[in-house]
Amino acid sequence: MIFSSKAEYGVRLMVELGRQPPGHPTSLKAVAEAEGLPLAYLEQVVARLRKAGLVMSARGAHGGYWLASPAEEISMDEVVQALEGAIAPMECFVNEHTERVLCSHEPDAGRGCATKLLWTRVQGGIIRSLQQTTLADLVEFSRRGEHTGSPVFSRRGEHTATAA
Amino acid sequence: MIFSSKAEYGVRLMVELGRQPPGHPTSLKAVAEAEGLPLAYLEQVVARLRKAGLVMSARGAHGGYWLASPAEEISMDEVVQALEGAIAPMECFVNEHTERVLCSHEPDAGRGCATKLLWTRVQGGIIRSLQQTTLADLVEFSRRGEHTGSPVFSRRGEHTATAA
DNA sequence: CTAAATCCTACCAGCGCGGTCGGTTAACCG
DNA sequence: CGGTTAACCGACCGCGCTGGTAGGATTTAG
Repeated sequence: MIFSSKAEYGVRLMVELGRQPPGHPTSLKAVAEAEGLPLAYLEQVVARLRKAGLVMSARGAHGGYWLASPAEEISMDEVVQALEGAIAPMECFVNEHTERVLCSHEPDAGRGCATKLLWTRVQGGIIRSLQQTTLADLVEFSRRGEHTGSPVFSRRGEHTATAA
Repeated sequence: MIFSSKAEYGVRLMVELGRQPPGHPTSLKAVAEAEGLPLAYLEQVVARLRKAGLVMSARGAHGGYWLASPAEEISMDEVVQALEGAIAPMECFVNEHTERVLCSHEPDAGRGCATKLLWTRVQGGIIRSLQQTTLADLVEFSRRGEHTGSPVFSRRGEHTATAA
């Protein structure tokens, strides 16, 4: 699996918050029951979203969480990044290396990793997909859930410039 | 990390085979030494590639492995698939579901997983990236690196330009 | 004050990953 | 033939991460 359940739960949480009318907070308990997820674990998940500034919170009775921005302005790139950490296809990619990565197995002979070319393309593909989807897309999708599976796929023109 | 080191090692192995002149097999030992990888582990990795029909083998003295097809005809999609199994962003995606996935946490209320829309897009992004890259691309990339005699990443990670 | 909620830290079982080991079979070479 | 090389196979194993729990401390509405 590419993404862990942190991402799954976190995205669901965000969608759930996006479905709520603005103005009052939603408690984690309500979300946990609606989605059938363990409350205690959700706490850890939402903490990441909060630290990333994607949701805001109020403590105490009648407290809860709400989106820090309108769903239209939240790219799923930010959400997944907050939940999973940096999108890195491979070890070499973890930190924003300035230059000269040397991914441990790299031979000190002339050439560098040829694989890096591949992982770079894949990383680009993933990030583009995430950036092109907003939370509002998912909220809308969840609203007309019981309809026939309409072709919701690439709503932004076409396959973009993914280098054919 | 999105891909395990199986993918890393396997892709390197394929590149190494692609660099060899055709006609005679290359032993795993040679590959292991060239790339600095554990031989015993490489055996497991190459077994997957063989079972997928991407490489062929000859046993006995002077045996070894070679590409089953010309590098130009091998899409990295096939390679990664053979090494990592199906490209599935999430549990729900593991098997070729006809319809109605019901990913365990899916609420039996009206709507289906909104997250599925997201994971589908991501999966598409990954697979497209992989399909658009052939083994020959990587082989050529690795050759460019050694001809100049200088590191491949000479221009501040600008190699993404070659990716497009 | 009390209940409801966020917040925080520590802890734990299971499992997949990366890797090793020992052995068997097959082919070439002298 | 007999030795050597190298593919093939399956069992095993430590470690770290994932998914999840436990228990408490803090904040706030009523």
